[in-house]
Amino acid sequence: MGLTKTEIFTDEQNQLSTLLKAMAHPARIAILQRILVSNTCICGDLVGELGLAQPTISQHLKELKLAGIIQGTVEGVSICYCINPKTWKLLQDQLGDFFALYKSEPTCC
Amino acid sequence: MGLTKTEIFTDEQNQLSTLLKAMAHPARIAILQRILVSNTCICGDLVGELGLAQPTISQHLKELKLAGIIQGTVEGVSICYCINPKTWKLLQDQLGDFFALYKSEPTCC
DNA sequence: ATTTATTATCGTAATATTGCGATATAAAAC
DNA sequence: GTTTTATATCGCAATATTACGATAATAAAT
Repeated sequence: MGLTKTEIFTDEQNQLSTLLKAMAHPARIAILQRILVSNTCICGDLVGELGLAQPTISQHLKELKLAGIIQGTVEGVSICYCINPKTWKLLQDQLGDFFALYKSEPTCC
Repeated sequence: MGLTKTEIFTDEQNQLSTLLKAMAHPARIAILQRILVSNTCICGDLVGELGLAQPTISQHLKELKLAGIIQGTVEGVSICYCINPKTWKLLQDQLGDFFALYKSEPTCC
């Protein structure tokens, strides 16, 4: 095995877990924070700022892009990565639904 | 390799990514939804409801517990798992901070 | 004490992730 | 056309994850 049984779960459950998985790495959190803060992003900057090699960062960006969380457009020599507003809203909504299920402190344990 | 370079990142980045990682599986999303909805949870119920074997579910519960997202108390023969309010609030706050960084549609791409 | 019911752990196979050096690609600068 | 600059891809080694059968552990019920 070693592969998730996605067919057992709902599309929403699979989608949310895929998005969370894409974010579930400190480097990718850092990259997203960087993009969010500066509303623009170039991969080269990250290579200097985070302590990871260029191929590693490129790979993390690729994963975020594959999940649809960021999008990249060619900008001369470099590439401008930024948030994909559609996916970002989707994620925010799905997390909102998820957290809305919580009704304060549980009474059982 | 194959292991994350946590020492490069801030405690917050590591903590958030750890929590997200614990949630980043459709089975664990489903388990959490089930716990959130019914405010109580017994592992046995899940074995019937999700289409996964008992050891697999037990392992997923263990991971959620290890991350501090749920807590379990012995309840006779079975175990009552429920949300850990402290961690839940922490996660909610950290995600709140994270999403607060986003300033509507980006203007660059 | 033995059976029954519920959850946990062990061991293992298949697959995925992380990180990086080496190398490729692409476009601007000279 | 060659060099420079920026990013992507390949290939690999180390480690992690996913799933489950077999088995252990625990506590109530008989």
